[in-house]
Amino acid sequence: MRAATANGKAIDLLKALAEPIRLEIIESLSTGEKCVCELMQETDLAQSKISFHLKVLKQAGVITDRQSGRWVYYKLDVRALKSLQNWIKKLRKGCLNEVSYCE
Amino acid sequence: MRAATANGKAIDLLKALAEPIRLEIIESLSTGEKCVCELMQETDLAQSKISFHLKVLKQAGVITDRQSGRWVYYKLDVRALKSLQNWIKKLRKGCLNEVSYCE
DNA sequence: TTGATATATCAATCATTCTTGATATATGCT
DNA sequence: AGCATATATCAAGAATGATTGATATATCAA
Repeated sequence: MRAATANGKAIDLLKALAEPIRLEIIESLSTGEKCVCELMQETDLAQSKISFHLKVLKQAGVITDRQSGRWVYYKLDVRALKSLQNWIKKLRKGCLNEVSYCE
Repeated sequence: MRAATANGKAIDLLKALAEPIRLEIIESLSTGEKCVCELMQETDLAQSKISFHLKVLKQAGVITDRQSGRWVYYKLDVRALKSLQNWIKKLRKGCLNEVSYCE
């Protein structure tokens, strides 16, 4: 699934975001850290389903997790979104592959 | 496949970009309008494959086409990228669903 | 220690997307 | 008209991704 280009990271991020359930999770996390059980309540989705999507998001680097007792808390990593935002900007300006200064 | 939320358009855009071949096409188009035959030469991919991906990109609104004689020219629509960039910014700032002013 | 709760993982199934090769359509040239 | 070129579309198969229900693991509380 990993692309062999320098855009690989961006592709993983795009893929991770391009799914309704994952987007719902992301939006929920944008208001702050949540444990899986809270996400379950909010979204009314099966636990294994949520875990599955959390894993995809984590692997793409959009979220991070931390365990506390029985709970695992997930949190948005806004830096990933910021870097994706930047990547899109470069793409748009046609300077993704350029060595030269962009813009 | 269409999401029932206001994010549907963004999801389509994300999906369209989240694929190596399509990204290659997009990058190629970022230097200017090209016909399918030029894209074929540049990328060394089968014609039907390129047409398939062009269709996905067009449906997502990232590219537009125009016919001229036997050739069909495709062109990036940077406005789509700009609006995606904006959408990510909002997502990052947690104000995607807010009625209120963002930031 | 036993039981309950939180989460992760797995295997099977199902769904979606991609690829391939073939064929169709339209345009222009001779 | 007949042929060549450019592109689109289609059907079948391959690959990838998502869902489901079941089970495993870890933590806490009694």
